[in-house]
Amino acid sequence: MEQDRKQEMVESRKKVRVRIAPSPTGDPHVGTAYVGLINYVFARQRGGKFVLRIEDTDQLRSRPEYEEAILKSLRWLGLNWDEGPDVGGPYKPYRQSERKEIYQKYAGALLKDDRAYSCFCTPERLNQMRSEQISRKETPGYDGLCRGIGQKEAEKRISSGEPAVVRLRIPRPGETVLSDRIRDEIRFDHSNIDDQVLLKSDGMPTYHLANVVDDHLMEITHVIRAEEWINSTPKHLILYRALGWEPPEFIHLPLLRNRDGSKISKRKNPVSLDYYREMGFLPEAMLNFLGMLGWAMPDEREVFSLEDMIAHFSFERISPAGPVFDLEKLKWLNGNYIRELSDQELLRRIREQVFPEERMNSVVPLVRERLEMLSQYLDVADFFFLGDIRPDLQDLIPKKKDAREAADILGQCQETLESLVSWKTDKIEETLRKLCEEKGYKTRDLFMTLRVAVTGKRATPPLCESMEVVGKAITMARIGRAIAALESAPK
RNA sequence: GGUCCCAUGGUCUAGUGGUUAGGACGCUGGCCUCUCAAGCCGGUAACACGGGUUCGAAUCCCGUUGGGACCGCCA
Repeated sequence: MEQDRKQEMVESRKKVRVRIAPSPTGDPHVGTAYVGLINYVFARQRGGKFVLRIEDTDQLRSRPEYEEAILKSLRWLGLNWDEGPDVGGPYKPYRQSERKEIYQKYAGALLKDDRAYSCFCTPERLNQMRSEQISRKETPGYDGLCRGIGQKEAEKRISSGEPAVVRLRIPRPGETVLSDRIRDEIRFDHSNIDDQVLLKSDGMPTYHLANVVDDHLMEITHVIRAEEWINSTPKHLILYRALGWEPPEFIHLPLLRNRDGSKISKRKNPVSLDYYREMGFLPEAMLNFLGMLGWAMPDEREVFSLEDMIAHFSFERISPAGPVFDLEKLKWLNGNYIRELSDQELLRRIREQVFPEERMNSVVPLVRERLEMLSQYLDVADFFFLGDIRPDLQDLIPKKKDAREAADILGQCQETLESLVSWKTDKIEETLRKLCEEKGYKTRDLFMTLRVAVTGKRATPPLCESMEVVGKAITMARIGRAIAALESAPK
């Protein structure tokens, strides 16, 4: 109590700065929205700043398309940031790939102080080491082979062109204590902490380095992130110490879960924010729902606005157990919000979310030659605007095949389409044709099964064009539902 | 396997040593009603287990069990 009061005093003196740091390596995720919401609410409550930083240090997987989609989704939800790659700010740039030199500078300083060391182990060696450790039932971790290489020798090897990474030298023996607002003290013995790679051989920092350097430089006061980071926090704390910096406060939020209790994932739940927008969930309902996961209003009100949340939020009321993301309750809440809308406003929302101008324009050329009367429009084009469709099970199964095979085909489609970065007709078609070739499916079988799964019909405008307009999120959800239907089909 | 986190109905939660353990979603019975939805009234169902501490534990401590996360030149 006394402690809390002191904490409050210190915090009120220092202006609060929090951040959300999504990685543009996939579709906009509900988890990002959840963490974003808590950060946003806390910042607004304290009159602080909410920063958006893009963590795109993974050159292999980061995509500008994803960054754009993430920004769009967060904006849709109304989680507006004060500083970010698009709006700028006093601590720019806010995209880590543009801050490469900064990290290199600090990695160099760490090296010089012997707080870090160069490591020349090849990925092959590391992989082999890891699998040996696992087969011996040991904890996988770096074996420290390069830990003893002197700075002189390391420099020589580097200048001769040998690829190297920089690893953090974890002081051993030792112990690091993390004070987490939601879970109290967590202690870590250094013997269990790995010598983490800080700088990759491509010169990019890993998350661990970039995150610590940026949070310090951007004067972040509270790192509010998901629970999955708890185990790497001691590394971050050690890094702060090694750099001579005061660490921010850490608050680890519970992880959103699937029905079975595992971390929320796209195989078991719709996780794309695009899905929720396109299915017609209202942003205020989404926020309200996310707000009641792990947190409750002091008076237990279930329906509350962002403003209500800002007025009453506190970390003390966050329960540390991971909540299941329950679509049923979201739907109920969404219905509540819909009923509160005026007719005019509801119409506006329907136009915006189910009949957006862009989509209407894309549908017309696809259906025009299939119309004899305008009144047939909805009959032909229904699936562009529906959320869930109910395909006939028999239609899903190609001639002379069974449910099992149809499910397999759709499973393959699901897997390969999921990884598509650019959801465009030609990319979709190319992917599907390649899949037919590789797996030996008849083009006809695959396209018909997929057509029925995605549109609910046997006769439609060209499939790939249609899929583009339906959108990735809804398409993927429909494929998933069709697979589930096939799998639970009576034999 | 190691480290760490967690534990109130199927789900989201209230509860901070003394309550008939409350609310919400879902499911369900009824009312209303041309139907459905909404709304209203009712029902179903929980403190994982075992030890302590205490006059008294859902609440505090320990253990067990169960669940989860992390263990990458991903974030």
